[in-house]
Amino acid sequence: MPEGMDTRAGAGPAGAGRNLLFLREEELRLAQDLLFFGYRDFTAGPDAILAELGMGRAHHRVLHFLGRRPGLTVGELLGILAITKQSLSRVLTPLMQQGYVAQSPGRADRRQRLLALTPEGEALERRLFERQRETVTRAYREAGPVAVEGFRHVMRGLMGPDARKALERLSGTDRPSVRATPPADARAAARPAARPVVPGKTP
Amino acid sequence: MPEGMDTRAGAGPAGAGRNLLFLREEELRLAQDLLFFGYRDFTAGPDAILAELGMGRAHHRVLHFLGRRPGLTVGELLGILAITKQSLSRVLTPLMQQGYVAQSPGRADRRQRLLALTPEGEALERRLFERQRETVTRAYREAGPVAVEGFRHVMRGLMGPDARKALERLSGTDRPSVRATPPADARAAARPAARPVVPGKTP
DNA sequence: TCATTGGGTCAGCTTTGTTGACGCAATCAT
DNA sequence: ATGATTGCGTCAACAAAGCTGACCCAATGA
Repeated sequence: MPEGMDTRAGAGPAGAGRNLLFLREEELRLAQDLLFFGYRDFTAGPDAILAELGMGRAHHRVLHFLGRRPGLTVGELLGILAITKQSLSRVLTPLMQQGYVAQSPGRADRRQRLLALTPEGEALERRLFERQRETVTRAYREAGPVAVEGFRHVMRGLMGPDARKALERLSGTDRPSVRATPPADARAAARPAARPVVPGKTP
Repeated sequence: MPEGMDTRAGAGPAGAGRNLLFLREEELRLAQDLLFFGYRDFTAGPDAILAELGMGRAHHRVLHFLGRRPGLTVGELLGILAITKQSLSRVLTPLMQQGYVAQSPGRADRRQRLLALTPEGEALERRLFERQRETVTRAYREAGPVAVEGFRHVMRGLMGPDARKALERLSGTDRPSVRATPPADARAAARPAARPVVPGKTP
């Protein structure tokens, strides 16, 4: 992995070992930069739209995940976002009051609330998505399919076990809103995450 | 690969072209997920350390960029972070008071403040870096050199022109803390960015 | 029947961003 | 040399989105 990839920074004075060490470190610092700038600009588009509507990034996340998985319960959503009930509430309640998100009682367990986008919610989510799509599509096209594959691989690698599981459930093949195998282990897996495992602050 | 995955909310019926379209969309939505989870876990490590010290992510960013480019002026730093003077101030002032960052008057222009890490600042930045290094190194190793190259390419592609320029200046070949070609065009380029071009909120 | 679970809510605190308005010193242009 | 501009600092007030702790209700399930 070391040799070819680099070319980076001139490194200046150096013995061989020093150089290797330096290159690796520079590589990692570059990764930090890339994630900072990249993520920032990735979110900039939707942020602008949201601001006009008096919403923020947190609203977008809810819309996004409900768009991906209509029928998520409140608890599952909490597990995905890894925030507290109260934090979610402050964003979810307005979204429901303004008619972007609708609730329905769970069929298996009537304590649960199944969340889904209303047509207005879908429209807004769509709009935010399209804006972000421009950014990502451009990046993907500039980079090419092989790079995209690599990008995915690395991003997945940055994630901890919980996030990987959450991602699996989100992008898994079993598309149905309320999956065929709904509670069995899915609930068991989601439950511990309800009180976020990683206390994480997430810009 | 097409048929199983659909079921999407409104999607409903589908012809061939529709399906292609869907695949692209699923790819992009996956990218959104990856960036959300990936970035979150990427920052989780340092966040934990910082919390113990009563600091936040904003402090880390300052330490990081000063670590990369000792001798940055306040204005340049503002341009990189794309936040307001006041926001930076609230984080920079404590960092100086607690002895992590030192100022020195600019030599060419004595109005400027050249910022640099003190030894304590370097130590802290190092600690944060090492923590993050674990995360990134693991991801890089799991993914392999080709993927890393792709990752970089895509991340760069997500960035707007301003961020690309900032990144160039940061990772550029001219390593010296206070570069040999300091003011000439560097200042000219940095200046317009001083009042952030993108109003951006940046988690 | 009664403890547990899923969900909601009140109240208060923190971090990190934002505006707007000034003040001071150094630089630059007329 | 004077006056405008620029680089930096600071006061004040506000907003978004996290957090904790304390309670409450209704549905489940042992």
